[in-house]
Amino acid sequence: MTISQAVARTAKASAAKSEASDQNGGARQILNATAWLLRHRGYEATTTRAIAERVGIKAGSIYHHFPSKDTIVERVINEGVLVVNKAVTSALDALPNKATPRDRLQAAIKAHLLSSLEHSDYTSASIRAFAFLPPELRRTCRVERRRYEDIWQQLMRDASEAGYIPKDVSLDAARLMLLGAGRVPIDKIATDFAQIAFGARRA
Amino acid sequence: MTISQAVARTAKASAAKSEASDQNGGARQILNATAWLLRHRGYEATTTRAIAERVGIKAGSIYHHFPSKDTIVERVINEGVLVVNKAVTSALDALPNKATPRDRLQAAIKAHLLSSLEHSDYTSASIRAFAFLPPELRRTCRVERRRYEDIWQQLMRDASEAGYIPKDVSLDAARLMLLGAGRVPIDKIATDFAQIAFGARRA
DNA sequence: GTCTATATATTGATAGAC
DNA sequence: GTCTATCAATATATAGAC
Repeated sequence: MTISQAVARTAKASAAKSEASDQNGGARQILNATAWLLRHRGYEATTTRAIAERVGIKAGSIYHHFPSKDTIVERVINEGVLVVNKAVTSALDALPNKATPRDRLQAAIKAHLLSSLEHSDYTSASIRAFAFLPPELRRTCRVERRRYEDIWQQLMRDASEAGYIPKDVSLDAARLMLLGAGRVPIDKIATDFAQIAFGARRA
Repeated sequence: MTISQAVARTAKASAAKSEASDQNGGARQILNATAWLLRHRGYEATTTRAIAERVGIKAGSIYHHFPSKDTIVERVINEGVLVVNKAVTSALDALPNKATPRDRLQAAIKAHLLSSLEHSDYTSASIRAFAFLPPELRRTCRVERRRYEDIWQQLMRDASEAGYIPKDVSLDAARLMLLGAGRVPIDKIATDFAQIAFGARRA
């Protein structure tokens, strides 16, 4: 089974499952609504009133569950990377000792993709809204994010040393392609992408 | 000269040039300030007061030059893709008739990268802030954006038919990697990237 | 062309009734 | 646990002096 097929196959299952997590308590409903808004509308458009409307309550009622808007946002962003982190770590641990760097990289990619789809609002929120968070909140969320990025940095380094990645391609480019563009210059990614995909070395 | 070297070489030149465009009239200063803010802080954080502060005037004075905030934002976003559009189109037109699809793709990539660096605040604003614009404004800006995307769609299709891109890789992925992740599922990009770079077909 | 002052709307958050 | 009502801060935008 190719990665594409695995991803497509799981897409339907995750769509059905996303409703199940709505059955949880009021706090979870608020988190779900916030994740959706962060993903599709961004941080500033994720107002307390917008969150409340999606849940079906009034804005003031939110503060019975959470002390502030940023507390909610922080939990959503962190859950987004935490859940993917666990999935990738588990997948790597389950690999036999004789797995090659390439095996490990592919297992990590697969685990990342499947897990991202299962929790897609949270993960997408982590990726897409992160760059425009207020500076203080961004600093807080960077801790958990960095923890996950380190896993990939190591995977990429191993793959690079094993010769799977052209030497003049930044390891950051590939890693960040999985974790979202974030604050990365898109041009740097494009350059490396061109080199990887088309061997564009004589421009 | 590789693309990387061309990009690096032009980076300094563009840094020096960016000040030159500040010498223009008051309207241009406002556009420059807005472009910087959209790129680095996002749409909602780009307030009229923040724009005014960067220009060195008061918020109310902006409305002598523009009728509304969204008018300014729309011009910045559209200029960002328009200027790159022109650069790429010119580069393609300058190519000899016997240029292969690969030649054309590489010329387009180079023109895109160099032009992006020259106008990096405007281009970055177009890429990074677009996804979170208010729905109505996003609809307006999509027109100019689509015009540019169509160029790449054609380039990619030609390159694909000539055999430069694996057949099961979405043409969208490569195109959008140049124009920014936008509303594209990052997972789709990651999948295709994995297939291109690592041949990850047995996951 | 910029300023001050202000109108109006919306934000995050709080207080107290139920 | 949710509501209504409200506060203080900040947003876009306007009006008129200079």
